[in-house]
Formats: sequence, structure tokens, C-alpha cells
Amino acid sequence: MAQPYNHRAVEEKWRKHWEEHPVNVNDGKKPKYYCLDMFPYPSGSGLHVGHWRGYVISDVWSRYKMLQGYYLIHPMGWDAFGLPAENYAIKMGTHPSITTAENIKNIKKQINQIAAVYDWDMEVNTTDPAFYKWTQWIFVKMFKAGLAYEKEMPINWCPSCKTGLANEEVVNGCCERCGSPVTKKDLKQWMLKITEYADRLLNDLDKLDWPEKVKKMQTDWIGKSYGAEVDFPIEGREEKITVYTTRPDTLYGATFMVLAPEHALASSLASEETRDIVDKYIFDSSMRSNVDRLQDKEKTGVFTGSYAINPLNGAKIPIWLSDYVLADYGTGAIMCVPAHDDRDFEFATKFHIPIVQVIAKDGQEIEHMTEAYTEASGTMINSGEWNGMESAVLKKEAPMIIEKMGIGKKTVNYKLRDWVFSRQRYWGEPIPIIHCPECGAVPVPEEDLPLLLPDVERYEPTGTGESPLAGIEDWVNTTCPCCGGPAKRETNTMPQWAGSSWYFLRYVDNKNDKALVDKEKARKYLPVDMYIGGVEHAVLHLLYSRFYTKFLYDIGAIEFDEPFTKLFNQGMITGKNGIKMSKSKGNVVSPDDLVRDYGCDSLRLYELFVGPPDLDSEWDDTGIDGVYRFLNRFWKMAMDNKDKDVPETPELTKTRHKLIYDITQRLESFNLNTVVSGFMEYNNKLIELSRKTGVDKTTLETYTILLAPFAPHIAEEIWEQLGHTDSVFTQAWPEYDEEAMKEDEIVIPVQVNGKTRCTISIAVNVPKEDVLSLAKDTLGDRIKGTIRKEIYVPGKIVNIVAK
RNA sequence: GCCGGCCUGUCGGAAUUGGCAGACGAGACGGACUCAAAAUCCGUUGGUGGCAACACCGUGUGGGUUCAAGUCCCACGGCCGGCACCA
Repeated sequence: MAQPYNHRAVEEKWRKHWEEHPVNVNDGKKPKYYCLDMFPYPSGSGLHVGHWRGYVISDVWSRYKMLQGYYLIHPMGWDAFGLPAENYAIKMGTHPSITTAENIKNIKKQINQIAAVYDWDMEVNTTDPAFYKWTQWIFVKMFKAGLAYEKEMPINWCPSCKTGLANEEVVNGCCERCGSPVTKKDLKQWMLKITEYADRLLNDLDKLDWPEKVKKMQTDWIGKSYGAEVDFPIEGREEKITVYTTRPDTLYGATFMVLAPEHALASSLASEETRDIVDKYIFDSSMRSNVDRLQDKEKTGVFTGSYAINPLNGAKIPIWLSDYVLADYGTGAIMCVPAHDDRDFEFATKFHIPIVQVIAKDGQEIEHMTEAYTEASGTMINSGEWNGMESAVLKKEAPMIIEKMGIGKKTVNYKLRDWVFSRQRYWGEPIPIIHCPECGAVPVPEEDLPLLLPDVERYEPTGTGESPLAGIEDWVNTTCPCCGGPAKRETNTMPQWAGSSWYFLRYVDNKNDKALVDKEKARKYLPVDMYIGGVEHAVLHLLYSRFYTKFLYDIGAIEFDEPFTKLFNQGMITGKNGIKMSKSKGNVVSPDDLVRDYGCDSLRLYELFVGPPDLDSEWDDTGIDGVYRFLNRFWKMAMDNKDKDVPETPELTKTRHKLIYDITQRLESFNLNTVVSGFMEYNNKLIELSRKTGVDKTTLETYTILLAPFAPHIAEEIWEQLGHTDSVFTQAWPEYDEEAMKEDEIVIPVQVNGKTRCTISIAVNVPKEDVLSLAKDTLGDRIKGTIRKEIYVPGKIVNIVAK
């Protein structure tokens, strides 16, 4: 009688063994495969079953690639700077460097429970000076390239986190981290010119094997639009107002103009009569927060008292101010065509401004418009020499026409803004800049990097817009590397995204102090072939990383300009009713007890079995019994057969090839939940065969190799029990033979009028006529009426149509 | 408002190009083993009607295409996610 499966002993045994005998080795000959997880920030609360999922998926894929003969790059590290780590430290009253180190230790232990094949020699930590030396180096390079610049402007400010935020970090007007409403604050900020890369970031999406959803989100975020800038003279003044429009075809329909209250000319356009209300409007707008502006859709506005001249037809149109026009997009001023734009229509209706239709809708001019006609399709009307043209054609040509006329120019615009890069917080990389009264902003010389984050007593945010570093006089006061005169250090730190924008390059050469990554190693091991993580970084980390990679490519530090060839976003594991797992909700499921009671292999399988890997899944503890029973049944079947010397039968051969085929197909298409059910199905089949003929050794071995990426411990143990002294992971992924899978006899359904009535069993190459007559014989008098049509889809189905 | 995804038994979920809907698992019920329980093993499990063979209904709703629709087309509803006055 075989011993029952003891997961604790077996897993413990192989855990130790693999530590001493790593299975992923670089022999210098194998091609590389780089499979990367989004690295975690070392939080104090530890891992829950949701975190496991992504790591299990990437590990299964990694081990599969290993069995396919690749040398695997599968590293892990820590995104340890930033707000979460700092806030945790403040809450605990302990310095972030201490809590971070503790948290890393704990999480590493928890990650090791997964038994993933991480290569810990490659570990990186963004808070390690040897690492952030290069984070700072990249900043200096960007500064020298003119991509990092300082600007005083109103930026997004989180009053709770007490720091400025990038646009990408503001979600529905609130802080991405803490959910507090974001306000505006005038601050001198370091900015990165990501907009300079807008076109490349947009165009290169085409060459990426990424989920369409993420590409779409990045496309929308970059938000490229084509249009024209048109200059409108102001009546009685020298200046012109330039507007940006994507619909220059509707220029004749412009009946008013609106400027953002922050527009440079806004106040000066007021007349004596309107002076008071104009200034009040400008003041009131400046007091309104982002959230207010977003929530109040009801349009407000004031007439300035001035008029602009439509450069096409000389029409005099009133100039208004309204906060529905954004100051920092386009020119901060728009021409308004109420007949063909919803917002302009709403505004014109509210303030009784004329509406002039310039595109015929369904060939008609509408007497009283009740809504804007926004499509660019129809014939131009009321448009002078443009009358009769097709609006779709004109929309494309108008920018050139306008340019030729000298009243404007063809142009493009982006929603993407430059990246607000300074944070007024302690726990981040100090920005390596020295402010000299003589020389201006001077970068810290590259040979002086890293610029260490000073150890301080007080690291709480000040809330004033000053960084906590500003209070450390002997650190702040320094000398200018340029002129040697007294100077002050920049006291802002970098955002958390700084380290995560390039960390994946460092793994393959994490100890190099001469370069960010050695060229030769980069050529050999980079870029990332498969990147696995949650979708929440679609326009944050994933956009920033692409920007950094392109920059590093441009300065010749690396030789590729896209970091992640393929991307997979795993779905979230939620608690009951789809509620996100969180401490405050009390629905966090810890993997620790599950690993103890069911084993690592069971939990790995169940993480996959819960549902399709790309969709969110609700966690339900009771389901893990199913995979646990499966492993025990597989163990028993294997133990029952391993010493029996069962000869291979045609049925066993066929089953084995079909097994390889099914598992490989499902794995390749990333249907990992169905891979697990496939293993169960074939195990049931083998148990059945085991009773009939027994199961031969080749089939047992094949099954074991296939299972190894999913349940490595039990597979390794069975592999040994089957008489092998080497690791199952030194084997090659089995191949199937289509010929060997073919059945000689197949069962096909027979339908009458599309409803299945019976099945018939036929040999594969039976001619149509014979199949049909067998079908009709089997059906007998169940065919009612006369036969109108007989359909036979070879190998699939018979359908008799009768009436 | 715009864009994307999803909707299938009691539950999680399966279903290459349209071809036996409900694989696999959970739960439940029945049986074997046991003094008993757990574990394990065997069986049943979409609904309605029927002793039964079988028949009818059934993949969010309504319509359509087709010999055949969960799958394709049109309209509508619900849930989730992204963007949101970007001119």
C-alpha cells in the first residue's frame, strides 16, 4: 500500500534541495527569457492571497519557459521609496529606513512561500544608495539634455499627503494614494518633459504585444488631436487672440469666443462697465478647486465687453470668460460654434448668443436647433466660399487653407502634460541639483553621486510646500560645483515612480558601480519578454517606464527603446461580493494558513483555478479542497502504477499525446484556469485506465513534467519516485504528435431540425452517404414528415431537415 | 456623456472556425467502508412533465440571419472598469 501524500514533508524536502541545487542555471548557451513581476513596495501588512496570484502566474510561465530550454531571468526587488512606506513609518513612529528593512524581510519570507524560481542574486532595492545613484544619474542626464526643468506654476496638491502630484496621480480630482480632494498650489517644481516624447510614446504602442485596453488607455492619455490655431483680431486693439480648434471647418459658425479665466488677456479685455464682474469672476474661479470645477457641469461665464473679429468673414463676436475652458490646454482660448459643439450650444443657449448652422444635417438647415450637430458629415452652408463643400473633406483641408490665408496654422495638440517630478516629502531620492546665486541650477557632478538622503530626526511633511530636507541647514548649505561659491541644495525629492521607471534594467547587472547596466549584459539579457502585473499602472508606471527607456536609448545607455515586449494584466482577487481585500474591510485572506493546511502546490493551483487569469475573481476558501483532493488522487495513481512496468497500449499513447496537446494549447493561450481543469480531467481518465490496464511509465513521466510548472514540489517528488536522480526541471517540455492523437472511431450527434436526437459511432473516413444512411436508420421513425435537406459536417455533426 | 469588458445551473466557471450547452471543481443529496465520525471510494445533481423510453423549456431582454446561435447582426437592460468640459 502506497504512502498517502504528505505535502508538508515533501515541500520541505524540495525547498531545501532547490536552495542547494538551483534549477535555473545559465550555461551560456541557452537563449534567455526575461519574465518579470511588477515589484512590490514592502508594506507592513504583508501579502494576501491576491498578491499571490500574479506571482504564481509569472512563476508558472517562467518554469514553462525553463522547460522549453530557456535560461530564465526571473528577479524580484523592492519599490521601497515613496509615500506608502513613509506614511507607514510615520504611523509606527519609526524611521522609514528601519521599517522598510523590516518589511522587506517579512515580505521576502512570504514571497518565498510561493516557491517561485526567483534569482535573489539579482535583487534590487530602490532605496539602496548603490541603486539610487543611477536614479539620480538619469535625472542629471535628463537635466543636461534639457528634459528636466524648473517651473513655478499652480500644481496639483494633496493636502493630506502634503505634497505635489503628477497629473497621472490625480483620479477624479482626488489623490490616487489617499483619496483626498486635490487642490491647487503655486510651487516651483521640477518637471520632466515627457511631452517631448508624446509622438514616440504614441506611435510605438503599435509594436507592443500588450492588452488592447492598456494601449487604448495610453493613447487616450496622450490624447493627440489634429486641428488648427486661428488668430482672431480684437476689435480696437493691436493684440490678437489665438484659439485652438479641431473643427476649423466650422469657422464661419463661430458666434462667440471664450477664454479661460486664467488667460493672460482675460482681465485686460474688461470694459469700464464690465470691470467689476470680470475681475470678480476671475477671482472666484481661482478659488474653486478641481473637484468643484469637475462636479459643477452647469456653465458659468461673463461677457468681457470686448469683441473679436472672425478673420474669415469679419463678423464681430463677443468675447466671454468661462471656466469650462482649460487654461493649460491649447491656447487657453476657444472659438465657439454652438451649432456644432455640445458645450458651446449649452453656453449659447444659456446666455442667448446666436447659433449659426454651417453644416447641413440630413441635407437641411434646421429652423430651431434643440441640440448641437457634432458630426463632421454633411454639406457646408452659411460659409461663404466654402459653401457646398463636404465637411469631412473640409475638416482635413481647412488647416492648410487657413495657413495659406495667413490667419492661422495647422497644428496638433496633446492632453499629455509634462511630468511634475518633485515631491515635498522625505522618503525619496534627493534631486541632485544645487542652486547657485551666480550659476543658477547646477547638477551635482556625476562622480559625486549618489547624493545621499540625509539621516534626520524629523521627517514628517511640513505642509508648507517645503520639503522636510529644507530644515537641515548643514545639508542644504553647500558650495557650487561650478564657481565654488556658497549655494543651496535642492530639497525636494523624487516621486516613487523614479526608481520603478528603470529598475527592470538593473536586475541583470545589479552590482555595477560603473554604469547603470553593462552594455554587453544589456544586449544579452534585456529587454523584458513578459511583464506581469495589475492594470492599475496603465498610465503611471507603464508610461513612465516607456519614457525612461526611450530616453536611455537616446543617450546610448541601452540599445532598445521599449522596455516590455509583452504585458499581461492579471485580474484582482477580491473578497466576497467583489469587495477589494483590505485590512479596513476585514476581508483579507492570508496565504499562511492555507499553505500550512493544504500546501504550497495546492494554493498555487487554486490561485489559477479560481477563474480566468485576466479577470477579477472572488476568493472562496472552500474551493481549495478540490485541487487538494486532485493532487492526492494524482499522487495515489502515480504511486499505484510506478513500479508496475505497465506496457504502453494504444489508448495510453493516444491519451498521452492528447494530454500534451491540451495542456500546451491552454497554457499558450494563457487559459490557466482551464489548464488546471485539464489536469483534473486527464487524471480522472488515467485513474480509470489505471483500473483497466494500468498506466505506463512514459505517460506518468509526461504528466509529471507537464504538471511541474504548476505544482513543482509534488512533481519533483514523483519524478524522483519514478527513478530519476536529476531534477524534473532539467527535462524538455513534451511534444505531441497529431497523428498519434487521431481516433479511428468517433461519436457524432445526429440532429433533426437542429435538435439532437441521438448519436452514432462511425469510423473516421466513412463517406457522406454511408454516414447519412446510418443516421437515418438510427433515427428510424423519429423523422417526422418529408426530408428536405441532409447536412453532414465531416467529423462533426449530422442534421436532417424534415417538414 | 464617450470608450472598453462582462451577464451561462445553488456557487466558481467550461464550450478552436457557429456544430451534443453546463467540461472541471465547489456545495447538496444518496450509498459503501466505520461502533461512530472524519478522510476515502461509488452514484445523483439546469427546470417542467412522465413509472419509463422520452418530450418540452433553458446561456440578461426583445427581434433577426442560419440546416444549426452562448457564439454572428440589430435594438434594449443591468453590473464593473477607464476617460470625462481636452474645444
